[in-house]
Amino acid sequence: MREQTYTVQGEAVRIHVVEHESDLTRFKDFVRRHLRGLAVDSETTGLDIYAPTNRVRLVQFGNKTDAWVVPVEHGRPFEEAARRALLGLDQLVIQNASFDLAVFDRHLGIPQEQLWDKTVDTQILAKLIDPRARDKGGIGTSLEDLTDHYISTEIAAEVKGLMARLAKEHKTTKTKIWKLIDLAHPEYNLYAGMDCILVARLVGMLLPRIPHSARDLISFEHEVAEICSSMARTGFLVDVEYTRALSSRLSADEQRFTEIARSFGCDNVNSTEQVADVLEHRGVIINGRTPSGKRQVNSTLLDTLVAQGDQFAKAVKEAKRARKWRTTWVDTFLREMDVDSRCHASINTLQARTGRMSITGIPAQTLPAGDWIIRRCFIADEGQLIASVDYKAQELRVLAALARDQTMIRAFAEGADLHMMTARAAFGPEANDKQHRKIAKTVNFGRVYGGAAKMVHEATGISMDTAKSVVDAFDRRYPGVAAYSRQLAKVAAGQGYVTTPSGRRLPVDPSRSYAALNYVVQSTSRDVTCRGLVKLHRAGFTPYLRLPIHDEVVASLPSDRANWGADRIANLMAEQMGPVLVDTDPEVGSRSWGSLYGAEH
DNA sequence: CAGGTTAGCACC
DNA sequence: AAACGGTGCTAACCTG
Repeated sequence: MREQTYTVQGEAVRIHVVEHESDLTRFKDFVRRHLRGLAVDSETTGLDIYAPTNRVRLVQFGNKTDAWVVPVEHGRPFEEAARRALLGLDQLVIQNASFDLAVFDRHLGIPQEQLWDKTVDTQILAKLIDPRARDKGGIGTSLEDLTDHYISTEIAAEVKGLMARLAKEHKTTKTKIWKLIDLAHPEYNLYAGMDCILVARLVGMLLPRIPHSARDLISFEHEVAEICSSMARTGFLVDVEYTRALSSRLSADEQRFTEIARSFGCDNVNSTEQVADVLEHRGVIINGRTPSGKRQVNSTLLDTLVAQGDQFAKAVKEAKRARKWRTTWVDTFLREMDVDSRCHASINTLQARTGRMSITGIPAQTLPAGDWIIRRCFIADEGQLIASVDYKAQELRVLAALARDQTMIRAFAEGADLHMMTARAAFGPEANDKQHRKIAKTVNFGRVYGGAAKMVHEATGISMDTAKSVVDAFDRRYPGVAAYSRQLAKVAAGQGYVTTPSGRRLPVDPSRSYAALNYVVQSTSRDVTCRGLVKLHRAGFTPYLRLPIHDEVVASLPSDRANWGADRIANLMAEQMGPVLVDTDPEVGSRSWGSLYGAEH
């Protein structure tokens, strides 16, 4: 038994480090005296909790003044004491609970479902107060940021620097120190114990600061986090044979095109500088400049050259593409998958300032949509088929409902082609060719993003004058949208934030109040998808869900009931928003995800 | 040389 | 009057 003391907000706090089995008696006494709730944290060998070598090392429990550090790595009795404490407590307060509950599930055998109901996640609370990261002008939502803002700048800096310093002392990196550090190292134990003490202090400060409008979101967001944690735990099955073959094929492609680029005098196709040098040497005039003033060589330029038959530009494009696809996706899947060939995404349910999710591990939100070869890596479970249900034009329907724009509402009710409708408003009743529709589509989405004529001009290549008239036509055709945008911008400029129908408060930079419309539309769309997830969860579909991707849910469904399941999922997800039905579209493929994008199986 | 920044590109 | 919203990942490059 060892006791370390420290001072927080002028108050002495104690870290009790369990050393021997006999120390557990006092630990259990502490837990018994605080059954109503404690802050909890864990330390593992690394963030890759599904890797075969990953282990949990410490589990910590604490209140505002005392933390107990339990060295579960030392074996059974310690592990058992931590397990009993987790199961016995009435409430757990955890910073980023998704991680620790996954650790307890995987390493201590406590199903997440048993703990989520009694968990309060301080990160969720913090995001309902200010969803922005620190570098985006907000308070930030990491424990370090929250400590800095609500408790003490010094302690935040000290705790942050602590593990970095230990890493340096051990001549290793910040990612590797977690498994190398001695379990009883006093500073490591201080770091571990302080987490709980800080979290225990934060929860009481965060709760009263949550806007009244957002109070119902507290339980909602905890449920969304639970559902996504469950999906992450299930993981997505990888077709290993296909994925390995694809990796080799991409390697070969990269090598072939790299050789061609080299024959033109370019050693490194990934160096924009080198590529620019070779292009200029070949007589290409590069007009574009990056924000820092360097010559810009992007896909627009390269595509133009490829269209003119430039073999060097083609080689650069192909070599870069093959490498990116292999390293960003294919090899990541092979590296990240567990012993059962499953990849576990990490889903941050409240990542963006609008509340949008982010998915890492499987970078599901950025997989190529125009080609099936990457998605073909993921397959349904044995005896199952891949299904996908997405919302039809989700953001535009949400916009129509929020802005109460009568033209848009009618268009969706009648099943009209909204892009065509904008095209006719801009180019007259005879507008019907693909080009007009494409321009109209750009304007429809662009206006939601806050873009103006310049954006349309740059994105479509039409003249600035035509772009202006198309944008004007949009604003005249959908007067409700223009009025709603003005109203939101005014509110944002006045109070610095807007509030969504769900009660979420979204800060808006005063110099960019035009962005308020997009924030509300994007955030409300996200809420629609998440309400859909909650309905699916309550109907028992969670074990079949694989990934949520913005306006879409991907599932693996038993073959004999796949069509029934996809229809049921679609019905549950669809939501009536006032006069607008935010409708859904079910799709059932074959075994692989790629089958929904044109792959054969 | 770890860690941060920039540029490019993948998505909704 | 004009204003393109939100992400993640890799490689190259820069810095302390």
